[in-house]
Amino acid sequence: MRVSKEKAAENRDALLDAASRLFRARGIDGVGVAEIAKAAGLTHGALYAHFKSKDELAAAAFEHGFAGNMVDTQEWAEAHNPKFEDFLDGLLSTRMRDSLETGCPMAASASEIGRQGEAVSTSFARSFEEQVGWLERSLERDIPAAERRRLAIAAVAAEIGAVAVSRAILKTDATLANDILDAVRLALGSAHQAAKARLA
Amino acid sequence: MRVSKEKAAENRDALLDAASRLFRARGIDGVGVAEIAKAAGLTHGALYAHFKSKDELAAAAFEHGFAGNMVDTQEWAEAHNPKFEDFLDGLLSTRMRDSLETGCPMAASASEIGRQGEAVSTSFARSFEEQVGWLERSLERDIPAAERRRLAIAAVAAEIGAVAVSRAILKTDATLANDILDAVRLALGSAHQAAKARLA
DNA sequence: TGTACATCAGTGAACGCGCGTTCACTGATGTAC
DNA sequence: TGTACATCAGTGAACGCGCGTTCACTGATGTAC
Repeated sequence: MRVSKEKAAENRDALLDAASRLFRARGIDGVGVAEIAKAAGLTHGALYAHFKSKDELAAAAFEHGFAGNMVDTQEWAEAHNPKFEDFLDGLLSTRMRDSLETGCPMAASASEIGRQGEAVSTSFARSFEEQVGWLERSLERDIPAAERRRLAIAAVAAEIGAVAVSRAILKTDATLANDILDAVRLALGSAHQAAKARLA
Repeated sequence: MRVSKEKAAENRDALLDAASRLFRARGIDGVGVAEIAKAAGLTHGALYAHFKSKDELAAAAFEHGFAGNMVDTQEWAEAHNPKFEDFLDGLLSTRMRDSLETGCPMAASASEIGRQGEAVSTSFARSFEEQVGWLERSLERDIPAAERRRLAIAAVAAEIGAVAVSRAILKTDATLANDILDAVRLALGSAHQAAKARLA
């Protein structure tokens, strides 16, 4: 039966939310449309009133996940006014690693994005750039801009790798999994300190 | 028809090779058993004479890919006697990023491993440790062992992230994709220099 | 060394299952008068 | 404001397709005598 425009928009959002979470945790091919619709409180047929295909849903869900994550980052950043090292602590934490459905969506999908369509790649790139922007702005202004940007890019890329690898290894060697997060945090911190030291 | 033991072993190897390459490039769920068997010059039925299931093949293929990559690394390392920075140059190159089927298998699958069985995770962990070992041994002996290990762990994790992200973004922004490789290389080099400087 | 037979890697048709997608239908919503 | 009707989000049965897997069969290989 027909539902109000507001309810329809809510349902669309619920679909995107469910898809974003489930895709992050189990991969696009690992979840069926029926399960996504059910998680959103709908039947699978309803999904096709909002998206032309599973592929289109996937692209929209990634976009949604990236955007949601950026909103979270913004809220957190505005509340805590974080420095570079605070960002690293937050991103390279066991908490971030262990929240599969709500954690960093880039770390959850990095090695799959290249296989998806261009829409997904573009949305990933935009999210990456935004995250880089946050880190850039958290660095001391007396470090040259080009160097700030390089550090920020390296930090985001390294964070994504660290979280993905830490997740991959967790089942086998939890100690090493934690060491990875620490090691990357320390290495990036050290590169940051070196950049500051070079000014003096 | 029956084939000789040697031929059967060759066929098994061809299956692992094809599976390893195709899985790297398109993901486990992205390739069917028929295509793998065909790429190995066999029919899909033959696959089940060597592996109980696609899952078992996948685990063996990852193991095979990781092992093959380590052999390559060993050969290259013995021929070039590389320093830490040489490793970084090799791992964080556009060549490595652009060879989807033969490049670093960890970068190709990092974010998918957590969803696979424990056998795959263990095999990933072993490969990671081996790679860390190579980098560790390439570092100056006067840097404390614990610090060498931390640097090596950070380098491998960051490399995996950098390559995966660079691949993800390549379609959208090739310049940024290359900048990522450079930025991570420079940051790790800087952390290395800082560790050396701390000795003086 | 030669022969008879068991073995088993490989073939290709067949199977069932779950998937993404379609579609006739429902009935509350939104709109035109 | 009230009424009649068109709209369309959502339902759930049905569809076809491709997948992983099975299996009866083949015939060269390996082995026992």
